[in-house]
Amino acid sequence: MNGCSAEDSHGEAMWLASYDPATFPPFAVTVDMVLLTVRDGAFSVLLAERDTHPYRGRLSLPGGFVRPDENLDGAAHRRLERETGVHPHEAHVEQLGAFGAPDRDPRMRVVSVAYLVFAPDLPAPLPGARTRSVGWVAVDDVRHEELAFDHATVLAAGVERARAKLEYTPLAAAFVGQQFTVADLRHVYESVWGHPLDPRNFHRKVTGTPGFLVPVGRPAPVGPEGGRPAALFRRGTAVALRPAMLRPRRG
Amino acid sequence: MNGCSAEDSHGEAMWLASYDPATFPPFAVTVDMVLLTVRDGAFSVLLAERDTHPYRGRLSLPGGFVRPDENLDGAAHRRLERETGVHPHEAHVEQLGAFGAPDRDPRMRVVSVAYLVFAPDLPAPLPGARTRSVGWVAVDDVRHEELAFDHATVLAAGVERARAKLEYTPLAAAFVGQQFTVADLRHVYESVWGHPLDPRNFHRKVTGTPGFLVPVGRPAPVGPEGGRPAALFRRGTAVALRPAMLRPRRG
DNA sequence: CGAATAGTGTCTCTCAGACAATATTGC
DNA sequence: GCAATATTGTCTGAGAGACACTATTCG
Repeated sequence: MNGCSAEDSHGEAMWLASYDPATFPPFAVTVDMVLLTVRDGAFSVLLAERDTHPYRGRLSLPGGFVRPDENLDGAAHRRLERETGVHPHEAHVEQLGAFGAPDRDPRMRVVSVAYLVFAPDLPAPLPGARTRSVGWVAVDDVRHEELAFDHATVLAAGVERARAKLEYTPLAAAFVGQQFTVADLRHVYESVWGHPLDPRNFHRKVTGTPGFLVPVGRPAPVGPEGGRPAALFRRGTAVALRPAMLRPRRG
Repeated sequence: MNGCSAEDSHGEAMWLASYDPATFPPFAVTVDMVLLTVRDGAFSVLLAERDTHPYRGRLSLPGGFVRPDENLDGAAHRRLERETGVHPHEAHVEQLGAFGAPDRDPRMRVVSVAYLVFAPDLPAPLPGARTRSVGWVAVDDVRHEELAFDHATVLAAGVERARAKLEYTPLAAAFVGQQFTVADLRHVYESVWGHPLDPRNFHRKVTGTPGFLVPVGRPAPVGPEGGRPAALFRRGTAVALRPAMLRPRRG
């Protein structure tokens, strides 16, 4: 808004004038959620099948209208809880950006504020009262041309942001549970980046970064196929990784 | 948007129903510009004085309504050109994020999509037909509590993003002209970060990063207070700095 | 020549990447 | 013991930060 004089000097009469595009054109505002997790070693996104026009039968990111009295983050948190049952403080939620091409929704002018969520592996998506969830789909298996609206663009932005964030933040820990092993964390990196990492160098790096991991006094969990039990950690308080954990170079 | 069935299954009748908040609440959508440059060694932002209610007389980021037929980037580009006369391809323009607290504008429900612009030093802001521009203000001199709306929050986000982007992208070059010296570029980093950098290490770093700088065959420009003339460069094609140019650690 | 700025070389320390070696479990 | 995984240690090369030194201009 704002900073503009000729267009916005109408005061309260504005609501009544809102059908005149010369004064202030009305938009619908929605949130779309790029909900990411690592499931069975696959970096995955939550998609829903649309059961109404437009794009009926196509897959879409879960989303919905922002209510008149809630802020954008609030709408995202409400959606997150409704779609997955995850409380917002159990996951990492951040705004991804706004998408608002004039033709992105054939029915009306919509600006969608996309949110990016990193969640630990979840039992199963809630069959929402209103959305027919198809659940988690591996990011590499998503057929972008089959997504509704501009959700292919939104998803691509979210996936790239997630991959970048693992490099310079400790947010990989948002994909695992409260307590986890170094191997759990490494599997997150490997799944998200699609690259194997050296377990030994990885171990040295993450345990040597102050504030990334906090050892849990508790002894060791069991190994699935044998092997020495691993130590348990929980998330530390660091918000940035200095120096960064760089992705293996392409090629 | 979308992914929502019960709320959005209205089809074309929706426009006519838009006054009923239970179906889809209408929002005003605006763009706000965080226009940054380096002027006389000071990292500066373009601010305008508001001459209408609300926040009359307070400073604000330049901005305005998004038109019904333009996309968000288009609105930002239009604003940029109108406020500064800068053509969008002469500057770096990226979306910063959406801000939409219910009470951010007392007149109506507004979602603002903020844009971040890095521009070379400009002669002077255009005295816009509609905005009373006060022009460039050093970021360190901005009194955040005197900004209109939530623009203190928006500005802080833009400044921090700019500081971070200098680390891992070659975008510092967006703050200088087509041709520039290594010292010009160093002054950008020093002004934005507020830290002196070692000229010798800086030179080695930027000239050694492939794709950052392209030497211009042209000889050397003159020196203002003597000294050996510097070589001229133009921007290269790199989009990321690997490894990053890290900010000096705090402390 | 002296002042000022541009640019190169050198040294040290940190850290990433490769990979050997050791530790601890289940079978 | 053997297989499997966890964890530590060692070596090497890239690169950052500190800073001496050379190069080129103006006055």
